[in-house]
Amino acid sequence: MSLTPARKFKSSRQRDLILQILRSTKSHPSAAWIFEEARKHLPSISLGTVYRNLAMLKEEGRIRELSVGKGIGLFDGDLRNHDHIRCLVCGRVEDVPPSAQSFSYSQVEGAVGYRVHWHSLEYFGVCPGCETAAANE
Amino acid sequence: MSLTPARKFKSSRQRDLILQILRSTKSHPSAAWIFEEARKHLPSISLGTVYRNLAMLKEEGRIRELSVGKGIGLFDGDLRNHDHIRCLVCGRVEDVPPSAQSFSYSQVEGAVGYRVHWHSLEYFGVCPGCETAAANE
DNA sequence: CCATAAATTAATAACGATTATTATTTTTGA
DNA sequence: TCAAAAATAATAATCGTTATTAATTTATGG
Ligand SMILES: [Mn+2]
Ligand SMILES: [Mn+2]
Ligand SMILES: [Zn+2]
Ligand SMILES: [Zn+2]
Repeated sequence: MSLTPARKFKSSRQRDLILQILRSTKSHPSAAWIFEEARKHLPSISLGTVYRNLAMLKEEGRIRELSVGKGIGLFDGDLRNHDHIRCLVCGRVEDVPPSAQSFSYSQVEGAVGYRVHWHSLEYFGVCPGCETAAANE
Repeated sequence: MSLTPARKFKSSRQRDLILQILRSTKSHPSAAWIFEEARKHLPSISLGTVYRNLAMLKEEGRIRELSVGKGIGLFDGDLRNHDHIRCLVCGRVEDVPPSAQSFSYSQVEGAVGYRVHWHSLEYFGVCPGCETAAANE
């Protein structure tokens, strides 16, 4: 999965807190949101520390960063295999059960010559709330 | 596909050129790269104009913007249905023939309640060049 | 054609998310 | 307990992108 040999990190109160926050939500928060949550418990924490620790946790494979869209970075504490859908109107991101069919990496490898490590499947649509709002407009 | 009613744009030399540049490459260039190409033909063009026209062309559905990764915006003049793969080492993006399997939007809609409009499938791996370089290191 | 209104442009400033810098504090392990 | 290494808070810097505005270009219809 990772392309570089493992690094060993010193533990820190800040990183433990960030991981706990990410694990305790079903949403896919941004660094700014995590920062606001974190300072409720560690008022002196800084935004730079949040970014740095998110990168470390990602490197350790303890969290994931979504590759949905081109906007701000969104993080996911749920390591189970699943896909995502984003609402084109309000931007909300939700989990989607992983697609049943298996992806043929070897077929892709044969077609393009790359060694395939993983894939990302994202859906784009309109959430129930925005669908209703559009109907009532 | 689009969620807002069509707008009508006045034509412009700049937008025609940008579209031509995008159609004449098999790569997936950034706004900055397109800007450099464009100023070879229209030396007075500005980067802001490139960004604005890329947004317009996207809105018209005459080009696509990749949703690969969270980095800078990459554009694609090829409207045919296809997927993409990105090299985890050098960042190169290439086309992948569309996956044979059909995605069941109705199944996703049933699971999450969203109305699904489209999806994006991206692979991540290592390109032949980087694979060779790693072997020789 | 020409006049007029509307859209587009070039130049540049502003913005926002992220990363880098640095002096200080915390962690680790001998 | 102590010194080296790593992490932190504060803050500056970076970078891709968007907004602003006066000047230019385009559409159109008389
Ligand atoms: Mn998720
Ligand atoms: Mn493509
Ligand atoms: Zn919505
Ligand atoms: Zn490569």
